[in-house]
Amino acid sequence: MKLEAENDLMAVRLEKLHQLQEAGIEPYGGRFEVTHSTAAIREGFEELEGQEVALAGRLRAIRSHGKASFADLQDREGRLQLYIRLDNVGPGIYELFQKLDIGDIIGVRGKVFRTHRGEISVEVHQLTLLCKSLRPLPEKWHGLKDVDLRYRQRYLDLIVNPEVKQVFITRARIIRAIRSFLDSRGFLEVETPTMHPIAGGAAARPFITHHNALDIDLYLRIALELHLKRLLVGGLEKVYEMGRIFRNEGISTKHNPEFTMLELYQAYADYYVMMDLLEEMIAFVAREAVGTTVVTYQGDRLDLTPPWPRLTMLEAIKKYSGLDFDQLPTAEDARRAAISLGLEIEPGMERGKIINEVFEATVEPRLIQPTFILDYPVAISPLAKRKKENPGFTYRFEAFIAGRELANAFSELNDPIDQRRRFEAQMAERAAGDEEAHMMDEDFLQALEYGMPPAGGMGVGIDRLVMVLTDSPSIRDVILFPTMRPKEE
RNA sequence: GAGCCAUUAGCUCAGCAGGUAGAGCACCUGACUUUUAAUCAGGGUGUCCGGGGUUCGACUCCCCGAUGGCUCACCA
Repeated sequence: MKLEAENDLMAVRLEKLHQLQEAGIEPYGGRFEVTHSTAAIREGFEELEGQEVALAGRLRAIRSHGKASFADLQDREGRLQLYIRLDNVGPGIYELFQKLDIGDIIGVRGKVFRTHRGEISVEVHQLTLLCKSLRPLPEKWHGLKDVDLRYRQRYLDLIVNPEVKQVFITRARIIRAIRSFLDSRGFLEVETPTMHPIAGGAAARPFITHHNALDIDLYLRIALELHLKRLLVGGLEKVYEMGRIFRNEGISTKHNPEFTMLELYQAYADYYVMMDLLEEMIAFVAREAVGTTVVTYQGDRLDLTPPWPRLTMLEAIKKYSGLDFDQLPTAEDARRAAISLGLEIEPGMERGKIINEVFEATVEPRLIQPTFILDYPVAISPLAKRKKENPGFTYRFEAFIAGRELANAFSELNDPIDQRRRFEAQMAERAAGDEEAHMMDEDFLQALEYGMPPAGGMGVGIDRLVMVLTDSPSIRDVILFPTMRPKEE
């Protein structure tokens, strides 16, 4: 099989590949013992000056001066200049070097020194070709800007745009910090199925797949909730899972069909415990990942330092829209008030849903600083415990940052009879055409009937947290390979 | 799913009243043994996203389609 050159630049490189092979040089090498990274050489220059080191990486620039040349080698930590002289390496290696292209991966051994211009460099004595690159890299001044190519060929993005690499390093730090925070507080990390016979725990349309041997359809999970609660029934008491969730919904700068969610549950706690836990966890994670609890997001200064303001949904609506739903006891009162704000509300919508519509339209976008919004209507909270003193509302909060939801938590509903009624209400909505209404989950109800301890539980959107802490405008900037429509051939 | 915008060399981008295309980097040839966005002398390497249409002639105008971006809708 012969590789076709797609353009002249590739043809030139293929020709060089053949020349190397004819000269007996292996263009796809193997193991190479690296003694130092580029950063280690730079940082340890005082001790390393004059010493022999071995490093490997990708050629990013070549400055040839006839019988001596400079090159920039890039490894995962940065770049370092190489200096190659015919006198030092002999004609064989120097000729090999002259056949190299930007993008080739090489290993070199040589002496650490500083050039006359002050640049820390390695004077090459030995050079090994580790991988011949057959396609040209994007341009050195502007990098790769085409977002389509950046997402589809993330490896190129990572090679030429250093700030992209930093985002994903920070993402890893954030996830490590979350684990370390929860582990240190006695939470047990668990793994539950991603394929569910019933897609529950959230209001969303699922992806459907099929198991051949069992001949059943399965849903990719839309939440972690119902399995983690089964573990509370099983006595695990403090559990968390950080995992991929799949929702068959639209794609936007804030939504990817698969995304990462943290959910945690703590027996004998309530949603106030969850509030304390969340603000402490976010502050800890911010300090660990970016070194501060005050960050800038898209021009807004965000102060993540606890405590965060807490107000109920009705208080927030009153504050931002002036509407006082305590004075609007019926659904029709609520509907008229919402319409007066310019919202479109269908006749017959429940009061709780209308309140939520008003909240989303008037309050949510204005919650820039981290804020807890408490006490959501029961109609939109089928898994949360009802407020004792006000059964139309639940012990549920959401945390907002930069105008978007970061976390969702409640005092978990552990009354199996009420839970069944809530599912039945959801089923009625599903029958009425709401594809996102929850499905009845008899298996989960059975677990509740054995008895689930009262508990606080919480879900945190990890991608959105990463966006805030890396000042990324789009969720696609914090997901290595975001969902894309396949390129047609 | 809807509206608007974009798509030109490997990359970043110009271009046009409708007369078959240009820059920088990259690349190729040559010079150069401490340069660094190396320099100097030369070379343009292209399915102007795809398919139709209008026209003597389309990268340019019109229609359809593809992909992406933004806004909106749904959602976290």
